[in-house]
Amino acid sequence: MPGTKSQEKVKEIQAVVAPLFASKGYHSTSMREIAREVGMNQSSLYHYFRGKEEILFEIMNDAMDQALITLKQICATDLLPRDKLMNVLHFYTRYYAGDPERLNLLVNEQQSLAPEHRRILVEKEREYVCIFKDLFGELKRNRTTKEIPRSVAIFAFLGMVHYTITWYRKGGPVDLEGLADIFCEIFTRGILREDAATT
Amino acid sequence: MPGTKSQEKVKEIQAVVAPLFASKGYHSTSMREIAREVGMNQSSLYHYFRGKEEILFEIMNDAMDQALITLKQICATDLLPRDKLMNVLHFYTRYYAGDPERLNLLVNEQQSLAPEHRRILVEKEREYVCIFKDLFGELKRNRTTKEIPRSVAIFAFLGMVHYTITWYRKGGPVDLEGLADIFCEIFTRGILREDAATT
DNA sequence: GTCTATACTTTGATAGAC
DNA sequence: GTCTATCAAAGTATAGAC
Repeated sequence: MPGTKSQEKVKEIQAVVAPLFASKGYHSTSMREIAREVGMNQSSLYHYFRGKEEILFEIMNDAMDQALITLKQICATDLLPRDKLMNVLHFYTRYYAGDPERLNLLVNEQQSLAPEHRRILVEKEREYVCIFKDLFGELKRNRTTKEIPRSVAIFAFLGMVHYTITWYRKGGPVDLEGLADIFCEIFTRGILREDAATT
Repeated sequence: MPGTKSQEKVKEIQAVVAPLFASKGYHSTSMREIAREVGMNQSSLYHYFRGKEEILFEIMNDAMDQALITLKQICATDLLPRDKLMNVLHFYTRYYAGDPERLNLLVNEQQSLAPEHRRILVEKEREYVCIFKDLFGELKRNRTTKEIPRSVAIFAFLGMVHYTITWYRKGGPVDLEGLADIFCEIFTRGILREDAATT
C-alpha cells in the first residue's frame, strides 16, 4: 500500500501517547519523551505525524467519532424515547469510565489544540449535545420531564459522567455496569417525572 | 510594614493571572506574558513569588481554604442533616459557577503543581470529601438515603458542579440561585428517598 | 522508514545596577 | 521594588545521509 504510512504503527504510537498526555498533560510531555517511550528516534515521529499537536488531535478526534457512531445507532432504533435515553446514558457512562486514559484528553486538553482543530471538535461536541437535546425533545412531547431546562439537565449528566475519569477505577467496589445503572437511576429520578420513572 | 511584600500587589497579580491560566492553560502562559499583562517587568514578578508554579499554587490554595471555611461553618450549625446538606450543595454550586475563572484551575491544573504542593491540595481535597461523607453519614442514620454508595453519590455531585465552569455563564437564562436550586433538586430526587425529599 | 546532527525559538530564572 | 541584561536548559522541528 503506497502512501499508507503503516496505520498499525500510527495506532501503536497513539496507544503509547494517550496515557502519557493523560498523566502528565500535553504541554509537559515532550516529543523526546514520546519517542523514547515508543522506542524510536524523535525525528521518526515526524514521518507519521506533522507535529505534536496532530498526535493529540487525532486521538481526540477518533474518540469522538467512535462515540458519535454508537450514539447515532442507538437513536436510529425505534425504541421508546425513554428506552433510547437509558441506552444512551448507559453507553456514555461505560464509554467514559471504561477508557479514562484516552477520554481524559477530551475533557482536559481542549485548550491545547490548534484553533482549526479545536473548531472541528467543538462542532462534533455540538452534535453530541443535539443528540441529547433531541431525545429530551421526544420525551417532552410525551410530557415525561419535569420543569428543568433541557440544557441544564444535559450538562448535569455530562459533568457527572466526565468526572468519572478523575475518580473511577476499574476493579474497585463498583463495576462498570453498576456505575452506569446508578447514573441512570440518579438521572431518572432527578430529571424525569416520578410516574414515568417508575414505569 | 517590613517584609510584607505588599499583599495588595500580590492579590492584584493573582487576579490577573487566574484568568490567563484558565484560558490558555498553565504551561502555555509564560512569565513574560504575565508580566506584560500585569504591567511590570518579568524579573519583578520574582520579588513577589519564588516562581511561576508558586503563583499557581497560591491561587489554588486560597480558593480551597475559602471554600473549606464556609463548608465547615455550615456543618457546625445545629440544623437538621437534610438542611445542612442543602446548604452545602447550594453554597458549593454558587461558589464554582460564580467564579469559573479561578475555580477552573482547581479542576484543570492539578497536574501542573509541584509534588509537595500537590500533596497539600490533595489533603485538603480529602477534607472536602470527608465533610460530604459525614453529612451523608448523618442522613443514613435517619435512613433517608437510598442504596447508592456514598462516594458515588458525592462524586456525582462534584462532577455535576465542577463541570459548570465549562458551560455556565452568568447573565444567561438561568441565574446562580436558580442553578443551585436545580442541582439541589436533581440531587435530592436522585439520591435521597422520595418521602424524605418531599418533606 | 529510521537515524545523526543541528537550527531555531522560547522558556524560567538569576545577577546586579539603580 | 523595579529595571536591563543575560544564562542555561528544554522545547519543536528540519535537513540530509543511509
